Amino acid sequence: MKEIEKKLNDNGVRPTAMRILIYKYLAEKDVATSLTDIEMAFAKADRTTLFRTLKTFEKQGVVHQIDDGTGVQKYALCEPGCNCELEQDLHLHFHCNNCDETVCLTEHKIPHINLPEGFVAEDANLVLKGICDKCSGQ
Amino acid sequence: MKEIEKKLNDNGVRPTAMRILIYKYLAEKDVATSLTDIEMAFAKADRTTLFRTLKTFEKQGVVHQIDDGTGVQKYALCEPGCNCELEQDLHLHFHCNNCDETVCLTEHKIPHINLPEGFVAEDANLVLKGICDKCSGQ
DNA sequence: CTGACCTATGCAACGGAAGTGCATTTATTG
DNA sequence: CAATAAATGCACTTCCGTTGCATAGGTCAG
Ligand SMILES: [Mn+2]
Ligand SMILES: [Mn+2]
Ligand SMILES: [Zn+2]
Ligand SMILES: [Zn+2]
Repeated sequence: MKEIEKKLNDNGVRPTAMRILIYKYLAEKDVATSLTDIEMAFAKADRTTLFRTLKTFEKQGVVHQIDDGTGVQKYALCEPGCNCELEQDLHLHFHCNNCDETVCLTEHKIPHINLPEGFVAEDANLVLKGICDKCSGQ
Repeated sequence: MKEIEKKLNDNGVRPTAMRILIYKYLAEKDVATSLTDIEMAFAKADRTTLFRTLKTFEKQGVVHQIDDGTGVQKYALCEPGCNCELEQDLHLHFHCNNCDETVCLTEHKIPHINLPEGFVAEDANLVLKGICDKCSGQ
């Protein structure tokens, strides 16, 4: 518990009760999480607070946002080494068409792409879709 | 004009007046187009008709949908050789942070990625973001 | 301790975009 | 021409992200 408080403090986020709970919730999940997911897990908390908590976490580099193509924004905790605030940690994401979950594949970086003359890339998003390990296993 | 009618017919889309206009509009643009874009270009047409036209085009392989991370669905005509209906034509897309336009880089295919054991990829989406050729040119 | 102050939270409402149900018009075909 | 099918138009809904403003709660100077 104290580690979470420290982690948040280190990232310039005041460790309120709610924020610690949300952090804990995200830490226990191994899949990307939407605002609605959190809303259902903390039914008595206000949606706006949860929304703003995620935005604060994002700005302070506690979580990174994931666009998996479902049209719903998702979030996941940043890895210890990751420095999203400065430059994107360009790992890829996998969305399962079966269980509908999205996971970070933090070990798999997005390969460098040679662009035509005049194009300058600053950021990249790569999402693979298919069947995840849990769903293909059985 | 007759070519458009033929093209639509070949793809199993009845060439109504509206559909031909929309096709022409898409053909004249070299950037991905949203429903709202089309709505503004054809102010007197109903949004639902435009929406369903795009969906019909998509299903019949006339256009492909593009998710560029802006949260707005975009569409672009498929290349002559492309066969989106069967399998995705996995070219990448570039979104300009300056002019806010998204373009198809049809020559640039998404590289193959080695996934961890158990993951089976069926589809992929790669979007690069930065400054496009038109915006970096000056 | 106390008041001033800043931040976090809660409540309400807004806006954009995707999508659906149903009535009506337009095209097709026997 | 009549019967049928397809396309269009209108109204309405839902979902999600977002903002404005009022209140509660924690922090700190005096
Ligand atoms: Mn991730
Ligand atoms: Mn494209
Ligand atoms: Zn799965
Ligand atoms: Zn540009």
